[in-house]
Order: sequence, then C-alpha cells, then structure tokens
Amino acid sequence: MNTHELFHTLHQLSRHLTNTLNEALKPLGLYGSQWSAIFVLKTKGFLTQKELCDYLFVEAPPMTRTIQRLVKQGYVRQVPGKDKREKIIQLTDKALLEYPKWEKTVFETNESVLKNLPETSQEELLRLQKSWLQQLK
Amino acid sequence: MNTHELFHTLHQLSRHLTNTLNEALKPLGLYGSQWSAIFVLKTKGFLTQKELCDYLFVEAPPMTRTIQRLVKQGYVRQVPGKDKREKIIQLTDKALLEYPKWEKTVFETNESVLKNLPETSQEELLRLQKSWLQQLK
DNA sequence: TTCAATTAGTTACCTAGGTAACTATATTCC
DNA sequence: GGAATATAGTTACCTAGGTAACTAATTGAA
Repeated sequence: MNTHELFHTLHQLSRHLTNTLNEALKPLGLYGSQWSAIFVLKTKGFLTQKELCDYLFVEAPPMTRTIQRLVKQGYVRQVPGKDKREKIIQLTDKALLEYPKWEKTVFETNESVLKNLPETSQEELLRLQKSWLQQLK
Repeated sequence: MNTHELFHTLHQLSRHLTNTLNEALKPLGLYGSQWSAIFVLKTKGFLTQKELCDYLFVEAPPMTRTIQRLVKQGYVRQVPGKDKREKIIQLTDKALLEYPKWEKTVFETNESVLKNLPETSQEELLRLQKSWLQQLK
C-alpha cells in the first residue's frame, strides 16, 4: 500500500476544499472557521466554548479567536454560565437572520465541488473516513 | 447526501494526521512541510522551487519559507539555474545521510495510524480521493 | 475548612498555507 | 533594439490551528 500517496492526496483535498469554501464565504464576510462554529451553534442551540471545542476537535485558543471575531461582528453572544469560568455561546438574531443565506452559499459550494463525484462514491468515501477517524480516537 | 459531514470528517482526518506526523518528526528536528519537500527532492533528484510548488500544489511563499529553513539546517542547497530567476534545489549529503532514519519514522507513523484500517479500505479510499482530486483540477 | 489540584478561558508565540505587492530576469512584439 | 508583458522568487501580512504559560473559578482531600 502506498501510504505516502494516501496521506498526500488527503492533505491536498482538504486544502483545496478549505480554500474553495473560504473563497465562497469571502463576499459574505465570513471565514470557514467561523462558519463551522456557526453551523454547530445553529444545530445545537447554545454551547459553552469548551463544548464547541470538543465538538469540533479544536483546541481552546483558536476557538477563542474565532468566537471573539464573531462577537465583534455581532453574530454571537457570550453569556456567563452558572459555573463562572464558563462562557455560554449563542447566535444573535442578526446571525439567525443571515443564516439561510450563509447555508445556501455553503451548500451550493459543497455541491459544486462534488458534482462530478458519483453519489455512491460520496457515500463510500464518507463511510471510510468515519470508520478511519473512529479508529484514531 | 450529507455533504457537511463529508467535509467535516475529511478536515478532521487531515488535521489529525498532520498533527501525528509533526509529533513524530519533532525529535528529528523536522516539520511535516519540510518532510514533504524532502520526500519529493529524494525521489526526483533536483527541482526548481517552482517545480516543487507545482508538484506539491503549494504557493510560492510558503515554499520559500520551508526551503530557507532547510537551507539553514544544512539539508538543502540552492543553485542558480541557467535562467537566473530560478533556484535549483537539491538535497545535501547531510540530508541523504539522515534520510533513511526520516523515512523509517514517517513510514512507521503512517503504518501506526492505518493499522486498524483494512488494506482494502485503504486502497478504496486512495482510489476515491484520487478520483475526486482529479475532477477538481 | 482550607489548601492543593483541576478546569475554562485567554494570551503569546509557533508552523502551515493563502493573497498582494514587490524585485529581478526572460520573453514577446512592435 | 527597446518597451511591454510574463515569470521566479521574496517580503509582508492574513487566517487556521497547535503548545506553553498564565488567570480565575471550582472541586477534592487532609
């Protein structure tokens, strides 16, 4: 098995998709890292920063930065938790208003990079990736 | 098809593997980006910086940094080309001497993260990734 | 109960990789 | 041949994400 090629193509795919997403989000004034946090917050309602980190498997410092940017743009609110160390994060009305446009853009971008990959391949790829990722944790 | 999950797991896999590789290379005094350049130089002999960029699908500025670090460590030499804008990059004897150890470390790291993923899955994954990547270019 | 250990979040600084703007050399076209 | 254009590489600066060291709050144990 050519493990080198496997890692190399995976790395390139990831970079390519990140770049494509960032380019699509640029006119909306968002970055990919912000979108990933927004997406989780939209589906989960509200979370502490720690929970957001755990969910996205990202360390705390980059998450602090992402959230501070979102706060500055008025898309996210930080509410102190019962445990006063915690900050509970939630989307603002402004964000909820913009959300459908963001989601549409991301969805269309995803579709466009997948349009030549058969549906069965997409599903097989997802299955293999999930299985691999699970074994790594 | 859940495109979001597909991109999310791909991104996480890529990050996880990058981190694992960097951790394994740390005691050798190398970073992953340096290894990827070294690997290409070892298999191709010598290349201009431009050719290295094209091969790794990386922009010129990060490649400049990677090479400058390798030059500083004495693992790489920059020779002016016939076209005086170009710099031809080649591994030094010092690098060639260390190479087997580096390769062994990387190989073992790759094996360790793949050990629970069946060979057939690995091959299928590589096939799907290559096919997808090809369609994106 | 008080003092040590743990935890949530921040700050500072590192690598990876991207764009924009620049320099210096090559190429093209009149 | 000389001016415009293209190309290789560098520099400056941006985001993404990592570790180490720190603060403040909480938990646990003597």
